[in-house]
Amino acid sequence: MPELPEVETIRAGVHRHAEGRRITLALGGDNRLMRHNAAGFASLSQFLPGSVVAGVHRRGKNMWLTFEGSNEALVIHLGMSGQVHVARRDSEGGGPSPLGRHEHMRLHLEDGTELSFVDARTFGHITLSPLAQGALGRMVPAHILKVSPDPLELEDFEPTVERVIRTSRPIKTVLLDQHVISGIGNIYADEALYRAGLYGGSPASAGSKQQIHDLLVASKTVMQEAILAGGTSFDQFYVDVEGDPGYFERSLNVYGLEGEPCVACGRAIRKITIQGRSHFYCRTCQH
DNA sequence: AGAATCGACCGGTAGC
DNA sequence: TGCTACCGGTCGATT
Repeated sequence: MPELPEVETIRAGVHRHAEGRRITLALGGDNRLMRHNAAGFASLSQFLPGSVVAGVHRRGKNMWLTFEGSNEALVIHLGMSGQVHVARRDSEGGGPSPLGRHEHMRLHLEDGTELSFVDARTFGHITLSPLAQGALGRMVPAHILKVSPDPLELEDFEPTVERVIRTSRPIKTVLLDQHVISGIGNIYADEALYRAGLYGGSPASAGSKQQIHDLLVASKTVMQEAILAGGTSFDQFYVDVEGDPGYFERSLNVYGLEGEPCVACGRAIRKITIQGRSHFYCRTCQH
């Protein structure tokens, strides 16, 4: 399940392979993946060939490619099973090989690199969107203007603390609301709550400013550590652009660990449902 | 108007 | 072997 650390790992990989390279061919498949553009993949085959990738950027769980001399951005959201694979074009002659079973888009770069977007569950999406001025003064695709800054972007957490504390929704639900703070998914929400000693079912309004501030800082810290480990891989659904898994799973304290002993107090980790999402926590250490 | 809640989307996999 | 329930990120509809 790609959250900020996994998306960042993939963004860096795509940037490394694509920056400054010219796209020679764009293949698109199932238009459900481009459901936010009326023309579907047809809009890409017109625009992308000949374009040079200027950079690959990210806010929260969204990543996007920018192009030299263009105001259009290609937004990629990985949903819960999306992947980007990098390969070298191997065959001489003949046309491009057909798209694979779950391969929804492939970009050929002039140096022989191929970038593929693969998504088994089609929760992800690919969107062509013009750049516009967003939060913190950053230029972001208009498609994600409502997505709030993520913990890695935020230097001053106070405005977010104010926003969080004025709702009575469960604190975990607020952490997952991309319009309040972006990039946090189920795994890192539970890990941040554990580190901050907060139970996810508590109303956000019940926390002190200091507690909420510490929680947001904890979300930043845990995700920074996860990036250093290459992200969290629970199954084959998360791998980086070279196909390698991340190694942060071994550092998790609560997520997916129902019944296991809490590393701090030894009591069994519990699992409940909050707003339709699983929540793993320690009954003794979190309140 | 805005906030909160809930169902739909999808398919691999766990569990029966 | 085959079937069903489940999970999760996000959006849109409903309350």
